[in-house]
Amino acid sequence: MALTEQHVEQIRKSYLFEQLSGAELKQVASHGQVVELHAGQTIFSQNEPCRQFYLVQRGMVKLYRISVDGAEKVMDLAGPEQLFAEAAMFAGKHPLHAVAIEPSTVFAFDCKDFMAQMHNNVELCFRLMSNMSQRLHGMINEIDRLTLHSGTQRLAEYLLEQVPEGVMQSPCIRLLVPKLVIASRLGIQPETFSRIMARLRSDGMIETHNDTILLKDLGALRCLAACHG
Amino acid sequence: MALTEQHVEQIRKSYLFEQLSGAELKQVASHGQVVELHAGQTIFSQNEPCRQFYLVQRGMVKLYRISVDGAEKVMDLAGPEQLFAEAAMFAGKHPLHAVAIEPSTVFAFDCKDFMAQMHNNVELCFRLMSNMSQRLHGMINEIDRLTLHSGTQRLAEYLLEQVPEGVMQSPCIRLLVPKLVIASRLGIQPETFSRIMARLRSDGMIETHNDTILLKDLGALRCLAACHG
DNA sequence: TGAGCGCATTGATTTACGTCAAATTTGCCA
DNA sequence: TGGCAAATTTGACGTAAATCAATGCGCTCA
Repeated sequence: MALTEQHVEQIRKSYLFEQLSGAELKQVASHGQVVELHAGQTIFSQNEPCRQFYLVQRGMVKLYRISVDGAEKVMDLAGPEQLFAEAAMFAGKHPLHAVAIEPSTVFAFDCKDFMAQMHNNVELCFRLMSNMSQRLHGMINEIDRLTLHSGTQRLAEYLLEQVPEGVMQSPCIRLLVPKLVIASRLGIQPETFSRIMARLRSDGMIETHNDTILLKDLGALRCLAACHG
Repeated sequence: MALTEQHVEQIRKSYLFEQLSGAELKQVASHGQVVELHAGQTIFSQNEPCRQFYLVQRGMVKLYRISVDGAEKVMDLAGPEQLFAEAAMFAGKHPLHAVAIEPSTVFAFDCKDFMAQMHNNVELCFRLMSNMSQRLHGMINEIDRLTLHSGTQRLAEYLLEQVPEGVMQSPCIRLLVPKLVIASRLGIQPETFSRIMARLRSDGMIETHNDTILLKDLGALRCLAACHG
C-alpha cells in the first residue's frame, strides 16, 4: 500500500528522515510502502537480495539467525519508531532473517531511491553514517556482554534497560516479547532464563506476575549487572 | 611525523582512499601522521575522545575491551593495510582500547579533516558507508559464532580463515599473534585453546610446530567448523 | 466451553568449558 | 651464552549452563 500524508508525517519524526525537505521526503515516500503483517509473517530471509529497508510503525520485528542444526539466535528486536535493515543497503543481501512476532505495520523504503537521495544530500549520508556508527558500537557492547558477562548479569542488564529514564525506585516493567525470545536475545536457553528469574525472585530483588516484573531492589540489580555475576 | 610522497602512494591503495584526486589525497595527508609504535604501546584507550582514525602500515594492532574484573576480550586484530577506528569518527569517543602488540607503523588521519572531505565528496561517504556495512556484517557473524558455535568450531573456523585463497590441500599456516591473543579473540581461555589443538592433533587433522600449523585434513576441519561440534 | 498447542516452570543429569596449579618451553636481552 | 619472564602445555577439579524430561498454565479457535 502506498503512503498517505499522515504516514509521511510519522516518518519525518525519525532521526534519519527529519532534516529532509518536503519535496525530498515526498520523493522517498513515493517509492515507499505501508506493509501490514500478521504474527509470524516473514519480511525477508537471510541472503535474500535487499531492495528495501524498514521503519516499524506498530508491533515488533524479530531479527535472527538460524544455525545448521536449527537453533535460533535473536540478534535484535525492532519496535515502533525503530529502523531495521538500513545498513544492509550497501551489502546487497540481508545478513539476517526478519519476521513480525505480532500483528505489525512497517514502512518499507526503496534502497536504490534512498541511495539516490543520499547522492544529492551529504547531510543524509552523515545521518546514516551516525546511525551505522551507533549500531557498530551497540554490537561491540553486545559481544562484550556475551563474552565477559554471565547469563545472570546479562539478564539483570536487560531488566534494567527496560526501566524508563528518571525512575528512582522499584519500577514496574513489562516484557514486550515472549520470554523464549528474550532468552535467545540474551544468548541463554529458556530454562536457564526461568531459573535465573526464580533466583532473583528468591533473593528478593524482583517480584513477577506473568510478563509484569516489579524491580524491588534496583541497587542490588545494578550491582549484579555491573560488578560480578 | 608527517607523511612523505611515498606514504601517500601506499595510502592510495586502500579502498577508502583510492578514488580521491591527488589534491584531495594531499589534503587528507596534510593533517596525517606516521606513528611508530613499540610492542605494547597504547594508541588510544576506551572512552577517549577520538580525533584520529588509522591505517596499519606494518605490525599488528589489538583492539580490545577490559571487564571490571580485569578480563580482556580481543574484539579485533588489525594488520597491514587494515583500517581501524574509522567508524568511531561519528561516535565522539572510542568504544575500545587499541595497542600495538609488536613494533608497528600506523598512519593516523584527522577525523575533522576527513569529515570535511566527505562533505565535498559524496563518493567518499559511500565508500565509508560500504566499509561500515561490511563491519556490521562481520559483527553479526561474530555474534553468530559466539552464540551458535562451540569453541572447537570457532577454532577450526579461525584456522581455515588463515588459509590463502585457492589452496587445495594440506596448507601450512602461521599464527601471526600469540595463542593467548587468538584464544581471547575466539572467546575461549588459553588452556582451552591448547586442549582443542591437542585434540585436533590427536585426531590427525593438524600437525603443529610452535606457531606453524599444517592442516592435514581440510575436509575434516571444514566439517568440524560447519556441521557440528 | 473445552480441546489442543505453545510457552513456562521445575527437577535430574550431563557436559563443555573455566579455574587453579604445576611443569615445560620459548624467546628475549643483558 | 646464560638466565629470566612470559607463553604454552598438561593435569585435576569445579561450575555455569545445556540437555532431557515431565508437568502446569494460559491462550486461541473450533
